[in-house]
Amino acid sequence: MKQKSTTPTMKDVAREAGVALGTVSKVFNNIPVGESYRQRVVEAAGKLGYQVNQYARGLKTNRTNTVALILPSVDHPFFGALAQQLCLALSRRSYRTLLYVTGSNPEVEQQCIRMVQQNKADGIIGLTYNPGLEVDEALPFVSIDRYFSPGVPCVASDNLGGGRLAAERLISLGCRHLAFFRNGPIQAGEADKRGDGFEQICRARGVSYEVIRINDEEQSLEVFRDYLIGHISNGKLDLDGIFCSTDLLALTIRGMLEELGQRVPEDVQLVGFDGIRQFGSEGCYCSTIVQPIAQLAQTSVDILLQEDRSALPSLICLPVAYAAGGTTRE
Amino acid sequence: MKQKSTTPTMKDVAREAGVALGTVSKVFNNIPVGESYRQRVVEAAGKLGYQVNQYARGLKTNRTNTVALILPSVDHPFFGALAQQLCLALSRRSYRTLLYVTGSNPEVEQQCIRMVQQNKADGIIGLTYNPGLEVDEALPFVSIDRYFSPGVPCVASDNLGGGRLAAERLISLGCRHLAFFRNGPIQAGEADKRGDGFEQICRARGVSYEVIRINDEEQSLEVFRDYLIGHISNGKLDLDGIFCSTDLLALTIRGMLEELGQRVPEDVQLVGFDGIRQFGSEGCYCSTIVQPIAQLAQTSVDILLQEDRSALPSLICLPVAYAAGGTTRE
DNA sequence: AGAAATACGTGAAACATTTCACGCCGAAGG
DNA sequence: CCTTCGGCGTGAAATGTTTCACGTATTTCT
Repeated sequence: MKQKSTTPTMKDVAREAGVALGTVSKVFNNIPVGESYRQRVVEAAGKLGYQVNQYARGLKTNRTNTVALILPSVDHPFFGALAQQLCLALSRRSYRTLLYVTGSNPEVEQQCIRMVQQNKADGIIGLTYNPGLEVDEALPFVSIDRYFSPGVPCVASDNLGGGRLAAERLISLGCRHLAFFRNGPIQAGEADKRGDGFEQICRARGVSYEVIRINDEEQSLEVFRDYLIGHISNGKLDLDGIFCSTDLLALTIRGMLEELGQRVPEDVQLVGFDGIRQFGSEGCYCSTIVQPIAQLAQTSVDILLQEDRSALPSLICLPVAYAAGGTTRE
Repeated sequence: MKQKSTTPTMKDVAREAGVALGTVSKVFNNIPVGESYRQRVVEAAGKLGYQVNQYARGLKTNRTNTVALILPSVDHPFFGALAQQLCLALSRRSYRTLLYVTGSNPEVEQQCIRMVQQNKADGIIGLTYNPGLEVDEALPFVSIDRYFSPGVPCVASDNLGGGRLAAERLISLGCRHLAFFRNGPIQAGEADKRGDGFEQICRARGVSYEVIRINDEEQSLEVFRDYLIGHISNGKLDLDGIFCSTDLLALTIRGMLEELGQRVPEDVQLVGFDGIRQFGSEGCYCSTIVQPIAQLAQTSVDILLQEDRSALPSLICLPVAYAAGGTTRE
């Protein structure tokens, strides 16, 4: 007995169903075909356990139903949530997700792009801060939170508006001595605008503020601790509101303040940015500017997979919202 | 002028270099070939910007250098960190990562497996709690934290040992009235053994304990709040140590306790499980049993890609460690 | 009822690679 | 110097699809 050990192919299905090869192909591509034929094919395929070979298909069509995701990390709660929403949005459109984690290393990022070209993904959604990254204009690319050039669509939260919102909120809650704490080095991303928006409002309202940022890798969080200590006299902090560039930073600062004997939000109010809420614990919340993660993902996918590639937007800003979370008085 | 708009193929490289097709193939597969030939091929390929077409290659070889990751989510800090380590471990071995997020939905999980079969990934690393999941014995599969059957290797943390460690620690810190708080419904995973280990030690040491768990979806966290309230009399809690099945749960419980006027760790000590430390804030830490995430990932990858598939281990337990984090008195 | 038009199933060609039997050339042995 | 053997480059076959020109059968119009 001649045992067919190999997985069944279209040819086998065609033989089993007594139809032509092309007919089987049409059935699996949803191309109209006589009902009786369709039925016989479906039946034969089921009987043989036939599965389309995506690699043969990809070879012919040059389309792979795969999108590559290039992210700095997925263990950061914001990136993790974003990756998840992107993956779900893609699967809703029957696309698979190829994941690349770069650690924000420029070489790794560039190599990922090369690998994607080679692997012939249908497109890339990238969150990269590498200023010199070369993207292939032929390969559909959507950048999140980072503007490249008019030819490369960028989807971002309204960081400027978010910064303004934070300042407005703190001021309307009675703060008159503000500070902006900025984590990480200066990057090419849109996220830098958070501080710009914050400063705009402070100036417009005539409220005093200072900007503290970490530039160097070595400085670490001590910069903020030192700053805070320098602003405490007689056990009293001469700041009453701090806007942090990130929720994670806000939580860290909250811990620092409590160590330094300052009460949050009684003595000083804190607003973060991102809207990470899956921590579960009340103690891990902070008042924040919430990024619309699901919308960011959905929009990125929609733009990437848009049929008409002639009229792509170059920048899409999605609205953010303020959410109280225990580090403000309200 | 005849413009070649298509991407270059091996045939083009062969023509450019003046060698045969097979020779070009050998060069790109690291099959020994005369040095002069190799050089001409490399040069021609560089000149034409040739990239191997992975889909044609996959068609011939049935190998794709791709591994599928099936996870409940990546926005959970533990799963996110695991996904990241897996992705990095795979890329170290020149494998790509195909990401599937299931939300622990059994249908989605099963469909992912079907899709993977169709997409001909070289293997699957899965974290699924679906008891009825059918895995294809032909397709290499490694399960994390969930034992299927002797034929399916499972990599897990030493959950039993972790539970024991937690109990020992709490007892040696002076606790005499313990409780185990268990989040989520009963699942097929190895994680259930955390409670078993905890109970073993409590019984062996003759320390009283209770087990509280959420079975129903609807019950939610109120179960724990109600339990705690029921155990407070005259403002004093008659428990002095709680082991939570998860760090996230521990942080939630910590918040609840503080709301209820109990001090952590002065009045009651708390130990979690997982070892999530990237939250940044002190307030978001808890004492915990740390899972070796990077090792879990590396081990899973090593087993999945092991050449000799005849002698696969059926269960590998990796050691956990206790780490203090502010919710215990030490 | 006959001819033209329409609808639709057919199967060969093409996609870019890997593999392998073949044959060429040079080296080694007698 | 002739023969044999081994090493290595060669190119055709094969992989499983999709596509498209083709031909057959059925329908429709007069």
